[in-house]
Amino acid sequence: MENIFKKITEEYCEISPEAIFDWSEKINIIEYKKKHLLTKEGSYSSKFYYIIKGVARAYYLLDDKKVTDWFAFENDFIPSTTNHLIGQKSNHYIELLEDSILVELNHNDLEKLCKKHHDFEHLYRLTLSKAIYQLRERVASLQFRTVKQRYNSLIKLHPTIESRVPLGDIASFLGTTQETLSRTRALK
Amino acid sequence: MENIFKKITEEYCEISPEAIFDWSEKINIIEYKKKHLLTKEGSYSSKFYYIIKGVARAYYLLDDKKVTDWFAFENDFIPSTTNHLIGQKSNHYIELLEDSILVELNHNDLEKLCKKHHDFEHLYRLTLSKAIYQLRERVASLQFRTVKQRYNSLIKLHPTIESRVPLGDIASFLGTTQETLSRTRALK
DNA sequence: AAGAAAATTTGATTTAAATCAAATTCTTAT
DNA sequence: ATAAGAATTTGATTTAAATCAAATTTTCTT
Repeated sequence: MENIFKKITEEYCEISPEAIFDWSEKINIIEYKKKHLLTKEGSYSSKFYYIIKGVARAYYLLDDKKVTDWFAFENDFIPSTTNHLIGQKSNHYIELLEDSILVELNHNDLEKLCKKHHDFEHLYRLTLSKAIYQLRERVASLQFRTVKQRYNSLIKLHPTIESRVPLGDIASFLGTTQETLSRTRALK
Repeated sequence: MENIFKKITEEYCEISPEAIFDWSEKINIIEYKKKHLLTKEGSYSSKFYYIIKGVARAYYLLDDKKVTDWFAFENDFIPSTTNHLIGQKSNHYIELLEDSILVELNHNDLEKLCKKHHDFEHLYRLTLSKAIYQLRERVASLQFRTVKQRYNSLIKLHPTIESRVPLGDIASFLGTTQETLSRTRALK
């Protein structure tokens, strides 16, 4: 339990014991089975998750296909999919691909913690910077890389993904089809 | 001059007069001519810009091609391209596509302002949230939209882009070639 | 205003990936 | 262990977009 905070503050920045205390009051540690859906489309009250154990994928529906948007593994955040700046409804689902243990935090509580503790807001800001960096990499990959190149970088970044995530979901994440990905990765 | 802060705080959130005062001490308002390069590849000391007037594009080199990464118009930020979390060198150039007026802020000063003023860090955090939202939209567009669809959304978002940005740069931003974009947009 | 340079369009062809379909392999539950 | 279902691969074909090349239009410069 304490080492959740340790993990996070080691990766981003240290914060005060008071902030950690208030934070610990607000989180829930929950376990869900494989295939559990964390968010339902059309919901406002999106929560913020951190994965202790397991894998999650975020997806949305486009022309009756599920488009995979994001993967999160151990020690990753699942960013809130709702745009709170606009107050827009979420059109995302978050599905667990394994039995998982998660840290759950309400968006409201997150905002309160940010308001009360400057250092907490700082920490949160750093996680957003990291997300921006990752998203920029992702854009670069989709913009001018071949399917093969995109797949190779993904494997490099998440070596376990091959065995933990269905190929169709990986294909979708990479902006291609399962058939194409199956063929491309067969070529060495 | 005051209305720069007004513009920004109206869009994101109000901040204290003290924060605004310190902020105003640190910024420079500068004018550059069209074609001016704001960042040179390999530089660490990336700055943070806000556009009062003009257009900028960020690009990087990939196999001797310039890949356009980001556009910024009036009242937009140009996010720092350096990943300060990693301390990585920037491999980005930022080029002005028109004679422009910009607000310039050092990355160091930005960090100091964040540290000194909680409300400033909050404001900054909100700008990052917005950037994440935009990047997610951009990923979605590259992932499963046709060139035509991507072009149409871009025009909708930035109606003036057609006349202010060369077609080749728009094509690159959309992850396609100039020839393809020229053809696709000709079809109504 | 004329010429040069840059940007855009058009043409012909090739290529990477999508689509539709079916077969095979791998998992899971009984 | 076996059947049922899910996931993955393989096959044939089509399609969107890339590439290479040249022509045309627009924009700058003197």
